[in-house]
Amino acid sequence: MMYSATSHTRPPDPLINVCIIEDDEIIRKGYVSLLQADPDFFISGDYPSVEASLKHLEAACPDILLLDIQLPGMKGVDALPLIKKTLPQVRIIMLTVHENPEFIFTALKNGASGYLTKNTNFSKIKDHIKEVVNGGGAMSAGIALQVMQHFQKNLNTPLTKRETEILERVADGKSRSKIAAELFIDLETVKSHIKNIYHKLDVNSRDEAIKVAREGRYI
Amino acid sequence: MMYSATSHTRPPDPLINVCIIEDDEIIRKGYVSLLQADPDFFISGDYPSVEASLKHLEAACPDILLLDIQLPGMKGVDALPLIKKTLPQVRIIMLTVHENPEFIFTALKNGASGYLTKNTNFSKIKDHIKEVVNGGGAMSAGIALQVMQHFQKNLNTPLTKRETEILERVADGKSRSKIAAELFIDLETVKSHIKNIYHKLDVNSRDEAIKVAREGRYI
DNA sequence: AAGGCATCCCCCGTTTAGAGGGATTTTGAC
DNA sequence: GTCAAAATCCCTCTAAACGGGGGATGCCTT
Repeated sequence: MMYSATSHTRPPDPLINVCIIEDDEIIRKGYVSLLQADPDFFISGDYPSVEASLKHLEAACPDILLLDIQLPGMKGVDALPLIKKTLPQVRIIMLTVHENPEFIFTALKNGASGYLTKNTNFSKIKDHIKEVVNGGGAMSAGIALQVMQHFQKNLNTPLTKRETEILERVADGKSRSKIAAELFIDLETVKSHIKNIYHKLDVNSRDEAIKVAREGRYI
Repeated sequence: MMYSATSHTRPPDPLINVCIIEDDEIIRKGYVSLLQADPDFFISGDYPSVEASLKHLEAACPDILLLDIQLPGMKGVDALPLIKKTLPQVRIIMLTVHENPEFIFTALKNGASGYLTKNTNFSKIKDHIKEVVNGGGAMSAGIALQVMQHFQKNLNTPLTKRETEILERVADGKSRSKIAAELFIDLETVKSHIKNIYHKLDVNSRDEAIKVAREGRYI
């Protein structure tokens, strides 16, 4: 009723079927009652652990699963592929207190549709859920920042444009002769560039160069 | 000259200094008047092109720059590194009508702090700007989805767990002997695995395997 | 019992990698 | 216009890595 822009592609059944897996009962029941207070949502189940949910999830068949990262027993990130296998249509939104980059990227790799910090205010959580139902993705600002920084290149690279170009190809597993062919330059030129790259990065092998360059975001 | 107080310390002055580069005058003036109507924002400049903005941007010294992707003359994505060089503290939010993946990732690489589609409703744009000012990132749901899909692995990989593990290391430029050492297995075992990987992916070199595996999101 | 998986063992010839020493020509900034 | 940096190319050398071929062995799961 507030934002018509977020609700165009879901005419038949307005109810959004949500399940929640969260070990802290206070928080879990908080989500349940707050979502139940909204006529757009229907809570088909809430569980304190992945193990406890498995038997019931298939019957509940939720559109959205709110999944805590930090769980006793099976962790939320590990549960992701498992749940997606039995319920391929379910869209999973991870909930977390931490913004641990490792968890974030593991969750994204395993097919999470959203990643929200628990301090996100509640009306925004509802907005995010609706966006995910409509085929979008959901990310808290802090998560979005980390994801963006993951892409961000270092503009103060010690490498020249050409060197960067070559190292990127080295990092794609390409041989020196293949790189030479791609860039229309001589094999010897590629060798020279790689030599200079190694000196600048103070390494003496491909994988070390890749590692250093990735850590410094030169590539 | 008058609002130079906004340049360094954020807390004392609650005003968020915003500049806008957008060629469509209707849209641009729309943003200006809507943001000016909010006491949290101060518009220090609005320009129809990057070229037109360059002389004034340094004096305006905005906290936030709203930057259109599709511009006459220099494109928004190409302007990013240029602007960040002269104004390193400015946080740039890209505005776009399209959700072209190429633009998205180029913008992120070049250091955008946000990426919003123009159909984002206006109160949300303001929220997003505030989140960016507070050190977060901003992404529309459609953009977030694409970013997430970029990470997503294919769960139907033809490769076994071990093969995937090995190919990931191959894709990091590591030699067979290094991989063997890392996984505490024999060099011959690694060779066998790589042979099997090549057969499964129907390739016969490292870089082809990496390419095919990346395209299929097996790694 | 069968099949996939992971592990290990040889053979072979070819290519590449890395390190050392150079030279030349564009290019860009001042 | 000058000067340095960047990009291009050249040569030799050894050791290592690569790709392809043929196998074998246990270990699970079905």
